[in-house]
Amino acid sequence: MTKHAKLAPTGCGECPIRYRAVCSKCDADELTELETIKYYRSYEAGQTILWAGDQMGFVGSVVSGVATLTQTMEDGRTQMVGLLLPSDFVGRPGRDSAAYNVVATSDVVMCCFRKSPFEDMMARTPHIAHRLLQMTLDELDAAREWMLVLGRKTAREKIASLLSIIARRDASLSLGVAAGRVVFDLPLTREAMADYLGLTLETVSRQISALRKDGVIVLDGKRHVTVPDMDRLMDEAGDDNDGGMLI
Amino acid sequence: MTKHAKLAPTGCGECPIRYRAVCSKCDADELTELETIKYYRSYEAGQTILWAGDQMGFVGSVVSGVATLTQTMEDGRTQMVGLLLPSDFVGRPGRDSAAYNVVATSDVVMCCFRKSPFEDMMARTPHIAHRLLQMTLDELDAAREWMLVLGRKTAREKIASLLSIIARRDASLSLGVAAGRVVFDLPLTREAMADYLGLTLETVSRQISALRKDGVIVLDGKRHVTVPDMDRLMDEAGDDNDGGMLI
DNA sequence: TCGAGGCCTTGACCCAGATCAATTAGGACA
DNA sequence: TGTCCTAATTGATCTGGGTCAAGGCCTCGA
Repeated sequence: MTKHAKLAPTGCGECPIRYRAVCSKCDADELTELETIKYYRSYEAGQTILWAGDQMGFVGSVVSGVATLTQTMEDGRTQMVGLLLPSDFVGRPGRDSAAYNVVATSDVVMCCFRKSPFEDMMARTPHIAHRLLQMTLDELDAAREWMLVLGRKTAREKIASLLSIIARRDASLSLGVAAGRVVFDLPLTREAMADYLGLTLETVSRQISALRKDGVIVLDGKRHVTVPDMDRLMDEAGDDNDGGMLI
Repeated sequence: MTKHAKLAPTGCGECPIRYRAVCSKCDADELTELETIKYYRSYEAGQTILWAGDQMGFVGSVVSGVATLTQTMEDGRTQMVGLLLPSDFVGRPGRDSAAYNVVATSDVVMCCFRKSPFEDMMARTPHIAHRLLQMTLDELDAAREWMLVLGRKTAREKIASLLSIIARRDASLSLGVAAGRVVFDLPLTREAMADYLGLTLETVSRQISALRKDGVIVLDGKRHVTVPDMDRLMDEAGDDNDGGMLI
């Protein structure tokens, strides 16, 4: 149960998501107030952070790791509806039960705020409310792009789309970029990718193999991916490739 | 070009969406200020309100009629990513070009606010910012439910889901409800439904016929629908039918 | 060193929904 | 009353991705 838990940041000053999370616009006083209602919490890979329908006593931000938001039908069909990366926000002010399952895909550290003090503070603090609006609008855009992927793309295009989303994100965090070449690790199992894309895991596996055979990606093991030519990958994804800049 | 345009409301006092739109929490003074930057505009059925990529000088609310938000790939595949009903908000503060095509599906009246004065006012007026956050969170929830439909439901379930969304909305506006019986007009062509659901129009047509043959719906003409048993329809949609109340 | 259990890959076959192609229904207008 | 036009239906056929099944390849623990 308790492995060596990743160290949580000790305060907002050293926080890795200080300038991207809900609190990014807060001034020193506001941060001080936030510190009084916040606490850190760690989850291991595979652990469920919240079950749909649960009462939730907190809202919060992902500090490190990756989590997923999923929806399930009675017969077990499941669809991922959100991919939570560091700085992403969990929970909805004004709602007290979780709408989706939230599952840690890797080890995750969350910065949690007790719900009702946070709501009070948000009502008084436009910096927080405004940033949350921005983030929610960004999520809505992402959800809409994803709807095009789910509704209209072929299996191969779906995989290429997912890879290019992950590649672009990692590139924006300035990991392995060099002359159009991008290197990253997949943070998802084949099954999770299938749930993301509305496919079966077999189809995911086949299409990844096909992209590898065609030289669009290079695999080292099952998770480590090199994209030799980002433009080629974007082409495969079927996206308007009109020079959408990294970042 | 100019048929007899539907009369726009003359002021916020008589506005049919006064208590549901972005302005719903505004007090009298705030409304007075809004009136100085707003104007009405009408569009005919079929007309494009905004093209993706266009500069947009306004944001605004749908007052009456139905419009769609769609995304298109170079080869013409299109996916609807939003269905705009009266009181829904169009445009994103802080962004100056449209991200999607916005098309009037029926005759539409919009209440438009000049963009930069609206942004200024929003920065000063928590009532507006807060309501916009609420509405955006609702849209995000709707988008996520839609993702489950697109990714994991069968064609028949997709159609049933769409019908029950429309039926529930109309029921909440208290049109023809009586003892589980709901009556409404489809605001979309078969093609628009296909774009909503990630299907072809032929499949839409076939599945509607199938639901009719099976007695799940009764059709009068091509657009007028009666649902004899709402629970039955919800079953067909594959949704958790644990008493989700109308509204 | 071996076995167990996850994860992943690959093959063979099948079917829901796409595609291609008529045909019909319902207005609008002359 | 016919004729044109667009939306919708229906049929025949094809195919991308699902389903079922059999291994392969790790890592971990004994």
